[in-house]
Amino acid sequence: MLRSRGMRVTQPRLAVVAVLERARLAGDHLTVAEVVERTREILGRLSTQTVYDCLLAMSDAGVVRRVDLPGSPARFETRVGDGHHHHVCQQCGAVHNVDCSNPAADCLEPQLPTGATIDFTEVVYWGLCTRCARRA
Amino acid sequence: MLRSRGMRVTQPRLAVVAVLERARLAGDHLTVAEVVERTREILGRLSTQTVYDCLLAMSDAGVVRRVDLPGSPARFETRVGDGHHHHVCQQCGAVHNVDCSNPAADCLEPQLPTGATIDFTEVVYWGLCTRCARRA
DNA sequence: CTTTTTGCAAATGATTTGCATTAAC
DNA sequence: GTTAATGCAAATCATTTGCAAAAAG
Repeated sequence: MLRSRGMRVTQPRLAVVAVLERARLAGDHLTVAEVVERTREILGRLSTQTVYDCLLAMSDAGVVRRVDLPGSPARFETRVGDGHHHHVCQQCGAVHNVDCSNPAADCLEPQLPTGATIDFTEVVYWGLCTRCARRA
Repeated sequence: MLRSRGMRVTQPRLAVVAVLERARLAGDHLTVAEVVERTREILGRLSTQTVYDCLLAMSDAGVVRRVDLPGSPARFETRVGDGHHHHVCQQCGAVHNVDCSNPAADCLEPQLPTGATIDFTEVVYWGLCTRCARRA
């Protein structure tokens, strides 16, 4: 996965990918701090900056996707290329994946400035997660 | 506009609103630093923290809308309540308003977790602005 | 005259940068 | 052996916090 993209295969990179893959199964979107924490459980020692480097390199290579949500540091996930969106709980901050029947978001019929182009569309749904909605 | 929302009317607040209203006509989305700069042209002296305070208070009161876009500090605009979206140029970073025929984004048919709710939807279109697209 | 807002300083927190050391190829 | 990745320290940038002084109602 890394080598095929012309990236050197290093212990930190392998471990970071492993951590993100494991989080993917749980539906988690990890912050850099969380990735550092979990990767250290695998490797022992590891610098925060190396994790930044890994995530940056892998974002550029399209191996991971960076998700920026206001109010929290950047999060990373290995689900890439499927154009899925995110639901953020306004109460507890939980982030969940949202699949769309119409992932292109073309149905929104955006009235763009003449000549402007769209590469991709990011949609964030703000509301309450299952748990917080139940309590409200 | 401020008093009707139970907010005290102060010189800094009036000036900040004036700056944002002027920017609105030009379609600009100003960062805090830009608001500070332009408000100082009106008031002379003004602290950065006061502008933060003003913008926070007005965001809470629903007078202004805060727009968070990855890669740049928070931006503010007085267009609120109309659920419009934004187009961000990947080349030059320019932000433009995008009206939608279907502003609710309901047509996306999001597959939410059971019981989760949506308060509002934010859509960001990433691509090239008119000028950058022409040059490409 | 009471409460909110302002201004200043300092703290915080995420992220970036520079450079020597180390590891991958 | 070259080149790229790592580790560490320091810098940067946006934003928040605490508190005394000033202004609004």
